[in-house]
Amino acid sequence: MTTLSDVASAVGVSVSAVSRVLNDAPGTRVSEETRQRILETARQMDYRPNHSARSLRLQRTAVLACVLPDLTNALFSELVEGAEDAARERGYTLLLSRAEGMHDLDDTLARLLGEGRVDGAIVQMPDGLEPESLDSLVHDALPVVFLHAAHPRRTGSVMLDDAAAARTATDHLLALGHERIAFVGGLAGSPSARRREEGFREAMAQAGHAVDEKLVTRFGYRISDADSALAVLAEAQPRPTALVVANMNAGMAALGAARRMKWSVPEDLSVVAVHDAWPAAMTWPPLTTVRMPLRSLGRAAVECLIERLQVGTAADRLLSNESPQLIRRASTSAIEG
Amino acid sequence: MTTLSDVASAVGVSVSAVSRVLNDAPGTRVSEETRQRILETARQMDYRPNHSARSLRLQRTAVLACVLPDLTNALFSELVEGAEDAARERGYTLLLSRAEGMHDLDDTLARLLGEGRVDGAIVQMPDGLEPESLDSLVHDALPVVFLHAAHPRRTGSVMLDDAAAARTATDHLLALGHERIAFVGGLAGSPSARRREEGFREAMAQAGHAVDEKLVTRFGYRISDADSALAVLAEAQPRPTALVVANMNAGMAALGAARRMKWSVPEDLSVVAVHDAWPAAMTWPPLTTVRMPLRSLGRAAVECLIERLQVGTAADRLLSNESPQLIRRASTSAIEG
DNA sequence: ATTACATGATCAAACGTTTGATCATGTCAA
DNA sequence: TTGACATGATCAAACGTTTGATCATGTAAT
Repeated sequence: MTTLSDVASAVGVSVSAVSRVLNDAPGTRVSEETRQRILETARQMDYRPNHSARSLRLQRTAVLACVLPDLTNALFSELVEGAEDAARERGYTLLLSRAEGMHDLDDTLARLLGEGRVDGAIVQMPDGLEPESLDSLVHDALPVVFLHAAHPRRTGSVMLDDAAAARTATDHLLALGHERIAFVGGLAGSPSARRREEGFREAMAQAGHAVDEKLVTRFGYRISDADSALAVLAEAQPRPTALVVANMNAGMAALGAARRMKWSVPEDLSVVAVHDAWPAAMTWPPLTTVRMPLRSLGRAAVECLIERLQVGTAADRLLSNESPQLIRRASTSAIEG
Repeated sequence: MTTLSDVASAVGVSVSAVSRVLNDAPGTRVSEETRQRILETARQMDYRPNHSARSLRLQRTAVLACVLPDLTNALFSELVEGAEDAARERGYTLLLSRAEGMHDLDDTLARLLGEGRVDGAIVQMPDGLEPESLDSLVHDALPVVFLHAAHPRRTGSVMLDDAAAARTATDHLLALGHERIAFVGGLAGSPSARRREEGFREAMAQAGHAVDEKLVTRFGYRISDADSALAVLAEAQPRPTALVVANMNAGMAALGAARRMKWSVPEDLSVVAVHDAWPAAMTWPPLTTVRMPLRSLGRAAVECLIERLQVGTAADRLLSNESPQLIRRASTSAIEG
């Protein structure tokens, strides 16, 4: 670990001179010759500023945390890439962290923000939990930006146009001639799941079809939840001919559940899910999805957070410029087709 | 941000007293009464030690990095959980990071280790790259433990019994009556892919079957690589009746490629892949796999790294107690069945 | 010849911890 | 009454940076 003073004594100059040159601080007064000597020596000695010392002095770490319920979810890949890009551009480093439950999240935020390891955090609440439930931590306006859900204290948040995505999915099925369409939703508490359900209802209403409440389930996105959902839908008379699933992973799970129930897709049942990532192309049949601008969401989250850090406050943002895009694969087909 | 001196002045006592009590340092001499007052006040004021200050003083961060080529790969989920658990138990925090290529990795390690953000790192090399290629960084014995591959400088590494896994996969196919078995491997440069190929060859030799070299491909694990591999295999005369794929994701991709070539699985072609994670159950047909002890690998990596940090040196470890386990799904069937 | 100012460089404090050294006070033994 | 020692507490330095203040020197203007 070469330090500033190592470089300084190697060059035969003061520590402050070295510091100023390396940061090229505004108003630095140093001769061109020593400047070159300093730069050259620092390079040779492979000097790197110590992060702890610097953040202690500056009272900021230039690190942002991104806390997600499950890092290995393919859906997060794009999101994280967008966030990383934006962070890098603004001179920040992105740190990834996982927090499965409420307790985990409390702990994690306390460690990250409370101990000054990061300047701010982007948080997606674990499924079924709403931002207000960690009010304890946001008590004195911690620099946290929420994904997919707004905190009542308006601490900053970014959201996708979930209603539009669900409408796109539903319209696709309607265009294929389906009328008896089921909605497989997330947990009732989830704001984004709620917005998607609304979008579904809007599309149905606009097409002039009633929504059969027996065809709306809200079990969640886990694999076993798909079994529960399809079991319920199989009871309905008559059975639905198509499904809008509120989430890609849940959509994949629904395909599995349908197969176990000998319900063949897409012949007897069309399935379309919100969100897209590569695993959707690996299922059988490949899953029709609605692609959402996750990369932009990641970028927006970082920008929102940085604004929050600099200005002290940040507006909630709804990303609605890029409209959700249907990715037609083989899990949907025309009715009676 | 409450600091030590905030607490100290609130209690009316020196900073050092507070520090000693809160860390309950060995040989601390403080009256029971003040000890209680300090603890109580610290709790009330929600004091948390500043991470930068502490690591600056202690010259260690108690943070370990885990640098992987792709965080959203489902295979890493288990690995990371094992590593996180082990880290937590030993009083460390695990930081996750992604590095796709060699350049990324260089950069990342420089930032993490060079700037003293972490005490050590667990690294899985990106596909096709071997540890020796970043010799530049391991020049003065940086605290790095490699996953799946040993560094010639013996910097510490942990590996799975890849040969055993490939043998298990191959034996399964042999038991089903297959003889003409192909091996779809990783890139030739990958040590773990090499070990799996050896395991395949051992199993074939033991069963008394010759390996047709035309049935061994080494394109890699990406989706497009599966297309290349299957195109080659389709040319072989006679065609293989079964495939051992060296990696689960590649196995899923192989299913897709086979379908595109109208090669039906498992009727005309059985497929088994090394490694298991939930997406394998979502494909059609569900993919038969060989499960490997990834959680233990994560634990072992952390333990190896900590040993390295404390003792200064660490042995390479091969995890062979838990033998690879066949997960029979629907992508393999008996020949002529 | 004095003042004024620009230039090139250093000093020193501060960020929040930890920890060896030191101090003040009281108790006990000689 | 002095010395030895235990107890409860504080002092001060250090970790590696950054940065406002200061210093020394030379040059130009009065």
